[in-house]
Order: sequence, then structure tokens, then C-alpha cells
Amino acid sequence: MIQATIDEAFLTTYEQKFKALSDKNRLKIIYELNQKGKVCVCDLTDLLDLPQSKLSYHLKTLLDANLILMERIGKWNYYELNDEEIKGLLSEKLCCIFYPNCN
Amino acid sequence: MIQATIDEAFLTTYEQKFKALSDKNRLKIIYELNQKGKVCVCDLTDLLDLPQSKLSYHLKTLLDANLILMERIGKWNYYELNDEEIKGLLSEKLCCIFYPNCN
DNA sequence: ATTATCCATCAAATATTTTTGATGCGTTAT
DNA sequence: ATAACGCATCAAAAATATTTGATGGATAAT
Repeated sequence: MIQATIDEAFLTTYEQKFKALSDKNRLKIIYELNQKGKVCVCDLTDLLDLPQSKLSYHLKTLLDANLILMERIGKWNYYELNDEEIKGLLSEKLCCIFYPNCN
Repeated sequence: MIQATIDEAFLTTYEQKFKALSDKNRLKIIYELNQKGKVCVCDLTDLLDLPQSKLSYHLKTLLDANLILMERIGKWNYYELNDEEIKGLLSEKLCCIFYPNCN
């Protein structure tokens, strides 16, 4: 049968991704990760001037939406953009700001 | 002076746009406008099976974010996508769903 | 003129997100 | 071993967003 309306699970996925992007602090995080590459939480607290627990909450929101990736190295948690995911979501016109790999 | 961090007003603008996209009903609206072109509110209540006042609220949210455009013709209010705005925001990989003018 | 339709807007109730400060677990330094 | 750091997680409070049902102003039909 022909799809009468758009798939519910698909909508849920994109709702989550856009929700993750719909906050100034999180957009700043995306921006900083775009500038700096791979960064640990302690660096981000300085860059964004946010208390650690708040930052942790926002990072989790972005992580759950699969917009960023995490890697633990010893004591530190490093975060970076999930480039492919963001490229599939955002316009390249946002390059150098929220869209990755500007030249 | 070199921009130390990203501009606040710029962030506010994008926060609003992504917030407007971060809701299943509103994503469905975008999808339907993409499929149908210019549509009046009464058609959308049928297409989305939403009460009128709820639909009106969500349309206003999208309109305030400049993602859709409105035109009043006599008794009816017609809505359509703001193609240029959405193209500047979303990936063309979302073409046929949320990105306009698929072929 | 009256009635019906289309739709924005409002206030109150509900639901969801975000902030805040505290706690605790793992890792490294002493 | 003990202390200090890095960070996720939790529960409560605060802030925002959404839903709901009612109202009313425009326009169009009778």
C-alpha cells in the first residue's frame, strides 16, 4: 500500500534531532566542536562558561540525538561532532558555523 | 576585533528555527506543505487530524520562525513553505520530506 | 439581516525541558 | 592509601511549551 502519511518513527527521530538543536547552549557546543574538533568536557565548561552538570546534561541531549560522538580517554571524556549525521540534517549554507568541515 | 564567540542574536534566530522544527505535528505540517504546496488551514485540520486551535498554534510557531508563509484570500488563510529559508537551514538529503522542490 | 464558515487569540490546565546543587564512581597524582 | 580531579546522574525547583475549550472578528452564503 502507498504510504498515506509520513512514518511515525521517522518523525520521532527528526523531532529528537531538531529538539537537540533548539537550544542556544547546545548550538554553541556544536559551534565550538566545529571550531575545535575533539574537546573534553572541562575545556567546554571554560569555553561556554557553564557549570559542569548543565553542560553534561546538554551533551547528553546531543549525544542521544546522535549529533555528537563521545570517546573516553583515561580520565577525560572527549566529544566531537558526528559529521555525517549533521551533514544529513543541515544545509551546507551553515558551513563554518554548525555545518562541519568548512574550507 | 576578531569574533571571540558566536553572535547572540544569531543563536537566538537559529534556536527559534530549530525549536519550530522540533515537534512531530509541525514536521508533519512541513511535510504536507511540501507535498501539497499552498494549503488552507481547514485542509490541514483534515490532513493532520488536529483540532483547529492546536493547528493554529503550530502554524504560528512556524510562521514566527519564518519557515512558512501565509496569504489571506477572502475567507481562507493559505500557508506554504518558505522555500528559501528552509533550503538555507536543512540538508538537501531531506529532499521530498522536509526539503522543498524534489524531482 | 441572519446564519454559517474560517481561523486567530486567549486563559487555564497540563506536560515537558532546563536549571541547580548534591552525590558518587572511576581515574590519576601524591 | 589518600586526596584531587573529571564527569555522569539524580531529585527537586523553575521555566517553557503545548493542549484544551471558549470567544470573537471577518468573510461569504441564504
